[in-house]
Amino acid sequence: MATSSIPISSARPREEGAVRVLHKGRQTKAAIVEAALGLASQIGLEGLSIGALAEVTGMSKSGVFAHFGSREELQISVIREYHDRFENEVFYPALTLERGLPRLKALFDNWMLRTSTEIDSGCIYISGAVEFDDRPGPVRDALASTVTTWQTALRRAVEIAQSLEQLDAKADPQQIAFEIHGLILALHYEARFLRNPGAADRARRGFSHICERYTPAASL
Amino acid sequence: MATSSIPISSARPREEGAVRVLHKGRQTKAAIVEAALGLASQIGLEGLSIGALAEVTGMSKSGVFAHFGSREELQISVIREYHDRFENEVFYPALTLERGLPRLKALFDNWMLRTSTEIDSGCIYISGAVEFDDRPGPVRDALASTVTTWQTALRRAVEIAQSLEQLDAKADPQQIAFEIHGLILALHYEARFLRNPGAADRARRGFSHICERYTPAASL
DNA sequence: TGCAAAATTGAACGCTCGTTCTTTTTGAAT
DNA sequence: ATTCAAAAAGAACGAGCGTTCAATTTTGCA
Repeated sequence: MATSSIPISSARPREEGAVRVLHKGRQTKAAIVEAALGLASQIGLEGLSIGALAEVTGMSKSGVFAHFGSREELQISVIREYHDRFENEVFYPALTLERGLPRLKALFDNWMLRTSTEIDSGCIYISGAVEFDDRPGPVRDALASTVTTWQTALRRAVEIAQSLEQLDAKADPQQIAFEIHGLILALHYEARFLRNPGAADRARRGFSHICERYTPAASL
Repeated sequence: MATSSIPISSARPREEGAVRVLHKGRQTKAAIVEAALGLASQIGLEGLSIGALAEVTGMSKSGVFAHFGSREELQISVIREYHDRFENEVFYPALTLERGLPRLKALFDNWMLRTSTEIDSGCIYISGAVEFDDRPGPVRDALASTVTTWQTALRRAVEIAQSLEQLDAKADPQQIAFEIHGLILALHYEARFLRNPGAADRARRGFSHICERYTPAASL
């Protein structure tokens, strides 16, 4: 029921000549999206059904439906919600660390933590990629643009570390980001599907290997 | 059309004399499985529907159904078929190369080739892992055991290279296999979902980095 | 308190799903 | 050519799906 993560920015309940607040609708919509995110995390965006969602939230099917107008719009809302949480749990906390390698390491740690935590709840960026890689449309577009945003942020963190001579400036930042991404995907696969308990350690060690490999010669 | 991978062991339709061929059923079953593999590669094992399969093969729904007895059994048949093909395209061809690093490199190349080829057809080991990581049952078990078989084969190739002093014998072979697996997963993600054309090169370069990293000190 | 707008409900729709039956067709051994 | 099991078809089922629409309840401002 928590009202968390609602785009409050332009709510403005009173102020000026009475703008008509009407927040009940947004409240329940947020509650629905939260429940939908939980469901989608377990069974995937494609597995999301309005009937199941209605049962979970204790509403009628049409009541749930009315907030979105289509299943696709519901799926996109879930993606946006996931993106917000991902930013808040992975990206923003890392900004408190100093630029360069410390921040990059924090990004990886937070990312890993999230992937590990999600052993029992699933990552929508990963499951969604599989579900929509052959299914063009607005849902795929929303997912891809969200993922790209995050990948860009990661690559920028790499580039900053390079500009500070903490990583080899001659290396391709996309290559480094690619190898890091692979570690996260392998962690997710091994931990979540194969239930291999050693996966987290291996991902952490893999990250160390990447850092060592790209350490600039000068700093040795 | 290949009749491969059908449990022939206890068939024996007529006891003792006169073996009674009766291959018509198996022929069409193999054709169905082939079509099912194509469908599942595109839309996933969960997306497989008997109705769509009947349409593709030009049969009736019940005609298709009768060969498997349940949707789960159909999915398992598809997994077995995929496993056979994976063995034939990735594993066995690499055995013609000499043991050690050459064979390991061939395994990776074949695996990569398959992942790249599958840009338009999807890897069931990857999509299936996402679909069934939270869904216990015989399908998940079949998929997990198949994947584990392949991972064991890959790890053994690493161990052989270690025993030949071509890779650092002190390293954890599972760690090396983990990092290789990550490269394949990243390749699949970037190439298939994000349609990033540079992914194959990055995967190849990543493999080189791993080989360099684990090169034994003595051979430098 | 009254009233319009917003939120929610409940019933119904056309469709597809996996599965179960019964009936018909097929094909190989006699 | 006859026979008989295997193979395939056809119709029907109950359930769930996303979506629609008219009717009802709730909400927030006057």
